[in-house]
Amino acid sequence: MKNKTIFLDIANELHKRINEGVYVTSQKLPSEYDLAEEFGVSRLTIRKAIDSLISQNILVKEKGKGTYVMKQPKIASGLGGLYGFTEAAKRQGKRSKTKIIECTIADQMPDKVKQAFGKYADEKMIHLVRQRFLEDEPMTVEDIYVLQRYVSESSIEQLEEQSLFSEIEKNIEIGYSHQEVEAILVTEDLSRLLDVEVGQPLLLVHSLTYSPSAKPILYDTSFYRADKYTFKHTLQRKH
Amino acid sequence: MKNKTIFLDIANELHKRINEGVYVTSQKLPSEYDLAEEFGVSRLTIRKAIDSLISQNILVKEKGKGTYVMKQPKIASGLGGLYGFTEAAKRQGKRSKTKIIECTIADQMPDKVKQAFGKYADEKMIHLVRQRFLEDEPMTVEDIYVLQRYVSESSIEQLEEQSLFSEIEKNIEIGYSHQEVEAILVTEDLSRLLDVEVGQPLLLVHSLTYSPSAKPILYDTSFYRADKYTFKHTLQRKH
DNA sequence: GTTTATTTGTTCGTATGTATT
DNA sequence: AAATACATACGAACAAATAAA
Repeated sequence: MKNKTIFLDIANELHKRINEGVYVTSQKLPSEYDLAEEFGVSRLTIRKAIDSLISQNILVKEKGKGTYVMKQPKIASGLGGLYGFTEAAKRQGKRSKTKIIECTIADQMPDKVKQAFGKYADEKMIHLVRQRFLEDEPMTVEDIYVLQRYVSESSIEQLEEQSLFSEIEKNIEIGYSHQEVEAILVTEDLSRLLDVEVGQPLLLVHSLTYSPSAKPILYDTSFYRADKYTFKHTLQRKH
Repeated sequence: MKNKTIFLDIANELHKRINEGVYVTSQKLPSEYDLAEEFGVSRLTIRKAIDSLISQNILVKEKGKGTYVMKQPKIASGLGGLYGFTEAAKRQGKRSKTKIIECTIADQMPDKVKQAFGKYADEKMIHLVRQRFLEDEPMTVEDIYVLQRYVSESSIEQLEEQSLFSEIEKNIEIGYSHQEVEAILVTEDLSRLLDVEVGQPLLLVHSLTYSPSAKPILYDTSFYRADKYTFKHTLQRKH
């Protein structure tokens, strides 16, 4: 499974080495010159590979010193990157299950969603409400609006089994996602769907997912059980 | 205020033009070749300038077509990076205030903190509890353990006025921070400090802040009013 | 304390590939 | 089919920060 581009091949190889423990946390990587020689490419190509890993918070560089493996947060729950529920579950070796509560062509949608999609708001969209289970426990309820053009007919039928992200990526590459996390109290409806007592807190996450060229793909409003889920991420200091 | 680097100068100039309306939303910019000629630099330099604006979600590129100005509603608030409370407030043009509740040499600390600092856990640490106000409203309560070596004596006295981050950065550069966000219910103690009724939800954020070379600097457990605060961030899709 | 070697940061020029129009 | 525009890649050089001699 080779990429067309050398620098991505190298980024993958470096990433593999990090996961395999060849390069350990906080360890210095070989210098850019050494890596260039080892892979038989120019230094700029190595730099692009490293840049790609830095943007994924896997490496850190320090001018005059070297490139280091970033200390990774322990993965317990939560998302260590942009993954769908199914993918995140698989990475933790857990069984996930999905129950579709609603799946219709959206004839209208909240203003917040319309605003998010901008000029694409008039296109046909699928409104999807799903209940997600981890090890047979209800974990989250998703309310998703996704542009129909990115989801084929056959995909829709498989949404109880397949990852929505992987279905979408058959049609368009997923680039990034703006997320907003807040804390709310569980409502009556959600109390039933998530098996949580009224009065307990929930994590509410709004997210708008884009292609690499900033085309909006889907708007997701998800409710997570606060007792089972936390969100992990890494912020970079900007200077 | 000139930068040392050409590509940042150019990025700033392009950004200025966008703000001034020279390049309008959704308009195509001159090609990389044309810009290179105009600024009298190589195409690579233009690409670096454009990359920098893309990482700030200001521009978008499409292969074979061109570079476009991204439509920018850009809602206020939220963290576009790793900032302390004081800095984030300043960026929003709001008044912040700080009340120190505790400031001692820590003789013991929670296991979670010890574990986070690893081999540095035996060094002297300062335990700091602060109440933070925005426009005179209590917003968050912080519980911080910071390695004493990174905070000078004089700094400690100024913690009601100065940003902790900027004090620390006189001694060591801040690199990045692993954060974990969860939702909890307000306790009696916090109810008073945050002026929130019992039974309401709070955002609880644990964060461990590192130097660029992955040395742990401080461990922060912060409680945020859910009605006043949300967390915004951007996740990149990994391939 | 100064010099030297190492390592990342920036920039140039050039060439070729790939997607769009 | 041709022109345009971004994507990738190479080689080379010098600057700037760091660490070691």
